[in-house]
Amino acid sequence: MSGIAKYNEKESFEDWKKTWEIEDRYNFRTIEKKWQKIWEDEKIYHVDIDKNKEKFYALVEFPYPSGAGLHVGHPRSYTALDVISRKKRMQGFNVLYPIGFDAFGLPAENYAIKTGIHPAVSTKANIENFTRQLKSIGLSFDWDRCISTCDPEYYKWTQWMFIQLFKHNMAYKGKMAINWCPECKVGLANEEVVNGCCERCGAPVVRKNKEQWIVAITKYADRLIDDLKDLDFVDRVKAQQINWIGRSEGAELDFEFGDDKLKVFTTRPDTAFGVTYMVLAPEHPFVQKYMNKFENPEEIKAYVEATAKKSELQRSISEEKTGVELKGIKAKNPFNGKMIPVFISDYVLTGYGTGAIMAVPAHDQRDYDFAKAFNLPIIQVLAGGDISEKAWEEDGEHINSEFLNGLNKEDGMKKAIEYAKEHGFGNSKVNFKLRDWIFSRQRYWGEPIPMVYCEKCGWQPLDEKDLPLELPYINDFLPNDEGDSPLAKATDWVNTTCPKCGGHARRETDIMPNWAGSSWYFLRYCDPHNDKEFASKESLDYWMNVDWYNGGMEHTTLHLLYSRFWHKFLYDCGYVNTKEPYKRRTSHGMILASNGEKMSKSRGNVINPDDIVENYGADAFRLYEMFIGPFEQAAMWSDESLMGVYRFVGKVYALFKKVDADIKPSEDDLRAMHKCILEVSERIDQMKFNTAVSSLMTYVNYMSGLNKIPLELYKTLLKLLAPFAPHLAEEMWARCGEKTYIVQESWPVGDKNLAADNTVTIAVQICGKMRGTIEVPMNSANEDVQKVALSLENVKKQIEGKEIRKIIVVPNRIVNIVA
RNA sequence: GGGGGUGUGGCGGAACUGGUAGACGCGCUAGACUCAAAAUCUUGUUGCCUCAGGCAGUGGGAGUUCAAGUCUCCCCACCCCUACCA
Repeated sequence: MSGIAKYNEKESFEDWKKTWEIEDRYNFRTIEKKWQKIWEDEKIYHVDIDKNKEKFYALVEFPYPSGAGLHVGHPRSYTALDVISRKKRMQGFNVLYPIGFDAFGLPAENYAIKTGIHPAVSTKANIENFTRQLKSIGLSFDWDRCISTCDPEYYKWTQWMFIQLFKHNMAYKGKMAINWCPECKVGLANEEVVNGCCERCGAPVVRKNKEQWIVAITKYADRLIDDLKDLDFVDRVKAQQINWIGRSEGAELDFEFGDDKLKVFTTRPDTAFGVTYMVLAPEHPFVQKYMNKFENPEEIKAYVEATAKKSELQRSISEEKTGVELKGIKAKNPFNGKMIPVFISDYVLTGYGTGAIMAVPAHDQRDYDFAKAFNLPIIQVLAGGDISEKAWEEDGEHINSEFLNGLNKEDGMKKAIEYAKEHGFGNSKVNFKLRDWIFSRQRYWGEPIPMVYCEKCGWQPLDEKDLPLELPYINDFLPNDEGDSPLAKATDWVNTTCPKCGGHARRETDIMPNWAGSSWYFLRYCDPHNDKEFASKESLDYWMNVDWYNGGMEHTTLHLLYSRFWHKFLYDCGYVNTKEPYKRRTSHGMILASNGEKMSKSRGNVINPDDIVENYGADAFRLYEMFIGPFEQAAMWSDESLMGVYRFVGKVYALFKKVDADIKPSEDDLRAMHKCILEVSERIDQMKFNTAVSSLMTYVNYMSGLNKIPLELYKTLLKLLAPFAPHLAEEMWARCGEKTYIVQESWPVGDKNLAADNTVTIAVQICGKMRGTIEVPMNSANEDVQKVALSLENVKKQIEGKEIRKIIVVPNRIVNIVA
């Protein structure tokens, strides 16, 4: 007798049928809780390595446990992969479907500043609440593998990995102008700056120079692009990553400037004969170096200062081109020896290329605008367009360009670079928009960076045996105006000894960004309790790669790129055996309020999953999340539509009354059943969950029309329904007298022959216009179909007196009579 | 400026490699049950007309085809991402 027997309230199908008179409505509240407890007690979703079975690793982005609780958007992704996981299990796969919490982050800390409640306390409470909510919707996670990034047993390995980055010269300390949020008093990565404002609080971001830990992600830029080729990611994710990395090929050229070579990056070295001036970013080192040689230092200094005060936003929205000429020193164009003026302007950015450009106003609109504002010459070097109006940015034959004249773009580029190489003033060069990853945060609630600074030995990593370096418990989380981390106040913790020489040293007081913990969490799921390694080789060999990873589009350029990079680094070090972490990446659309707006506390239009589960049940909630619309597109929440699937749950329950164990399914019954099996199977695989649910509805509607429902038909429905509505399916499965868990049953296999119709309705068209339909046996000969079509009264009437020129018959589809 | 996407009834949305446009659900209509309501079940539901039929119809306009929501070209509208990236 299987373990389930002790939970069965009734022995058999017949016993259950007798109870029907007493309860005629589905009591989802009791029944869902009952099965959730049984599944949990019996560890039905616990999974271990089983080399006799093929593995399947399904992954969803683990949530940040915010105080607001679960959003109805979370279950869209979680239910989708739950459906897929459940189907895969029924198909015999050994499925790993884990969950955890990305538990470090700013909101908990900001909340602490406001209320005095320590982040460790609020985070713990939030995780408990999230756990309760996730369990209430019956997701088949293996809870024994639940992890949290703020757990020292977890972040020990995040710290360990940082040390590996440091040891491989992938992490370095550098003084960089960083994005600084004056409101949060924290440095931000480019990715956290939205429209020049802080992603968290919305305050305008300014530039600030600070010593930062920086991770050299740009060393992987090429591979991050190239390796996308072999991955099954949706196209828009690939496009967005490629765009973000922003690879551009061109040349680096040296222009003489004072005693130096002024380096510029350009994608169009072939337009060098059109250069009429140059521009440096105001932060360019030459500006300070030559300050005492310029004729107008006061003017220059004033401009540099003004730029520094500007926020990213102000700098990017200014329509007018501003700048100051560096009077007294001119640059020499190496191609033609011409002396040209040099300016500083804030339209040239210090972070990209060399922070200096050669300006070709005839063929670049920004340079054109600047040249017009400062009355600079504009020399056309590409034929075409009217440069008295605007810059000509299209292609054209080279003119006014000496040895490049007559060449097209491609040949011009080649020849220009060749020339620069020969004369020793330049070479081809690839540049990326992607910058190195600024890894320091002047905050409290994050992983301490396991580094100490010794006057004698410089920056030293902690000895690995001293990990984890635990976050000290402090109560004052306010950073100061200089931007020193709150940890700087914990002097006992800061003062330590150097791991190398044993002398006095100070700990790093900055913490890691919240993207650190999420960069490798999928590896920890493989072996979450290992205290010797981040995961055993055996577990990684068995479970990796992630077969299917679903998440939001908003993580495409942040988390997804970081974790791919992180994984590649571990691969290069030999710690993981796959060069990419995820085989397949899909993306779900957002769930919006009924008016199409984003759900947010401030708008007061948030739907709480708890209310839905309480009032309609977990199964109805799950079904609705799947039925709401095309999975990859945004969808609007509608309480009315939710009623539709709620009724559907009731119908499935009510059908049981008509189920009969003694009758055999008819040919029509089997046809409806096999159609449904084929459709649901295919549509789950294609993530067309909305139409998968409608197939189930069609099948249920068919059964509603029967006086008696053969048991086999009903049991097949339950199996197909099990991934979507597992509680209902499990309950009715038991009532059918079954002594197994339906979630462990095998997935039905559809038969195309049994699903095929005997007859088809074929449309009859005359000159492409529908004039009627005929019913003929499936796969009838074309001549027979033609004959029937021509015998239609309406057809006769229409073609009377006309000559039939052609008749097109598409088997089982259409007859088109051209007259 | 660059990249990606969307446009179909009153609404959310279906439609495989071009082949009966509107599956499924919501809403609405009429009916059954009820003292009544809710719930449930049954019926109809793209619009228009001279209604056993016909005409129009998938953002707009051209085109290819026996046949276009689907393919090609040109417009329009909206959404998302990104942005002075040389």
